[in-house]
Amino acid sequence: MPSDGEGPKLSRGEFGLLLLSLLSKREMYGYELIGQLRATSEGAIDLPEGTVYPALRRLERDGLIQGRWETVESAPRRRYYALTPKGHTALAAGRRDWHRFRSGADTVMGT
Amino acid sequence: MPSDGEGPKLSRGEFGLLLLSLLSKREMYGYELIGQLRATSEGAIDLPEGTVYPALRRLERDGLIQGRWETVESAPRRRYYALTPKGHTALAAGRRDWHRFRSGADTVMGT
DNA sequence: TTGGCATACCTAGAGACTCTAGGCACAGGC
DNA sequence: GCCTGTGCCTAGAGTCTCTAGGTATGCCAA
Repeated sequence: MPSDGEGPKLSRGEFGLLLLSLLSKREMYGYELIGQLRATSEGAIDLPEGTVYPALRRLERDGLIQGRWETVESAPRRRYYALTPKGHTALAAGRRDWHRFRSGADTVMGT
Repeated sequence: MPSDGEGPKLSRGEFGLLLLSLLSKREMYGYELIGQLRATSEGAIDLPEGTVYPALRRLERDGLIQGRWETVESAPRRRYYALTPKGHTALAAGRRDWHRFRSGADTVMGT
């Protein structure tokens, strides 16, 4: 690997907020979220399953999302997630935090 | 604590890049970096000593910065850090990564 | 029919990072 | 004499990411 992902990054953190954002638009299941994340961000955010599935379980454990199983013909069953009221609140707060952090980081980095 | 820092954030990650950015402007010491970070970001980024000092040691261990002790009159000794060539390279790469991640995250979050 | 690929979920464990909560030492002001 | 500010440090807990597996189904091509 050339200069792949070496060195310090700002992007290792808490990706739950991104999942919350996508789920606020519509119900989705884990595998779908991974693809949406990659597509929407044009490849900039490409999370492996081992990151996303545990993250979803944490969000559900914390009451921010609610999951339900759905059996589909000609495909393995899916677990669809939707935001809870608590999830909407957390999303709003997280968005504020993100904008604040982003501005601060940009200023520090010199645009 | 009311709604302090609860819920998912995007800001928990790798703060070394911010330190690298500040140090690319001029030599600074740990305690000074903490204040600069807070001041420059207008309080948005306020790292405790327990985060910054280990981070500086990691950056030095990885050869991205080089430290030197300086004794000052009427103050405890300070350890000033400067970027190495490797550090400059890492900073450039990190900056690119950050912009890419930021754009992707913004798109996912819906601006 | 048999092999491979895409879909879709899951976990254990290693490694990395943040932060709390301390500690040490010196200078200056009240 | 004591407290605050400066300036460095560490141990340990907790959390998160990611690698590297595993399971199961359906479809298509050889």
